[in-house]
Amino acid sequence: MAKNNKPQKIRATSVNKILSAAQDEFILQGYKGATVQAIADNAGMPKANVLYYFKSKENIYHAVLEQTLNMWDRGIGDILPEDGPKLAIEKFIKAKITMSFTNPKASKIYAIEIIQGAQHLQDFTRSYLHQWVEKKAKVFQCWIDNGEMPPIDPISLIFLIWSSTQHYADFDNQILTIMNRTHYQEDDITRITNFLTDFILRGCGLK
Amino acid sequence: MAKNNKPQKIRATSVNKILSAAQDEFILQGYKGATVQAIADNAGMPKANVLYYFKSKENIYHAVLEQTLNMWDRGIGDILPEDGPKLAIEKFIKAKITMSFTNPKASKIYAIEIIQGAQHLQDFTRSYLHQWVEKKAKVFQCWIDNGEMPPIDPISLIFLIWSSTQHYADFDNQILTIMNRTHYQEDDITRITNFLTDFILRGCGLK
DNA sequence: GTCTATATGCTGATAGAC
DNA sequence: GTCTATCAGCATATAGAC
Repeated sequence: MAKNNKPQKIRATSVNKILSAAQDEFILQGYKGATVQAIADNAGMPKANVLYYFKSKENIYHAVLEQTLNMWDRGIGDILPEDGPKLAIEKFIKAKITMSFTNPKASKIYAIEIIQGAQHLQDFTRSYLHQWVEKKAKVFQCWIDNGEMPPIDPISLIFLIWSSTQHYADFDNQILTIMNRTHYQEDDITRITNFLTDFILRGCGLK
Repeated sequence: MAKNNKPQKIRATSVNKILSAAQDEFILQGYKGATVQAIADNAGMPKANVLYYFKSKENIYHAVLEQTLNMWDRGIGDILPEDGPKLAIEKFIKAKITMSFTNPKASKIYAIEIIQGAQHLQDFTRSYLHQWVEKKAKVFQCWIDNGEMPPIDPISLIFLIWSSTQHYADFDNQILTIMNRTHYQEDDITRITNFLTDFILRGCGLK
């Protein structure tokens, strides 16, 4: 039992259990469909405790979203001018794929939010994401102007890399069914990484 | 007023209004979050009428899904052996993009269903979709064996084409925000079609 | 911190007048 | 076919004993 743990420790443990359970419920049932009772059951504690730590269901959801965006931020990788186009694209693809396979749930929560109109995170796309894409597009444009890569529309390229990598997280159910599997294996991850890296570099005329 | 129309006509009109309103609601609010009242309001009729045509909310949802899958089926295009790899891929990309831009709502309903675990359409991926991919992968394999195209993993290629085209429907909110727009324009559609076609053919080593 | 009991509001669905 | 009134059930959230 955790009776003699520091209060802070109990709180942190409970909060993590709740957030993990809530993430699962929000993915499977949607915001409205997820009930505080179900979250509490999955977290292994009474409903009242859940509402003690987060005073409302909406607060729980916001906490899950915040966690997701932090993950997104850490996992998105970066596109550095000094890397040059080939290495930068390789790194970017690898970062996105790693995130898709290590934390598919974050990708799903994010995808559902955007598809449903980004009702809870308009600020994020409106400012942060917009700036991120603009900044990175400029890096690509420099490489193109310097003749380091052929003239590929940077924004379309970024969208293609996002979509083709995130697909393996968001649609894992469909992909696994089609491939007659229950889970991804280590093999799959390296195979898919190699495929996408080769394919996209070739598409960019860098191979 | 529609008083002297044939009964069949009234029914068909009402059913269509309901399905259209329901599609919007299910996308924005999810299955549980969508209320029969809201669907009725959007369809411009009393709640009781909605439940007169579809005896339950679940029936409405199934009708929306069925409509979506029919759209998917008609819009997926085909990959014909006689077309050869280059033309077949061009046609396939064009079909998927056309569907993404003419009916983004169908793509979204489908995406949410799959992301949430395909709870309402397991049969579809388990049998139909599985067979479709397997059949088309064999066509690609033939072309590869005949030396008509380089050895590109067909299944990974199909996933890449699906994801990169559907992305423009499912994530339209994000994309439009990043591009500082409110709607796609004709320009965008041809530009994106050209980009993806060129890029993917080059990725396949066919250009 | 934990848990039981309950207030309050909204939902899907039905009955029945018109 | 259309619409009003209403029921029964379940959800969030809170109050208060332990």
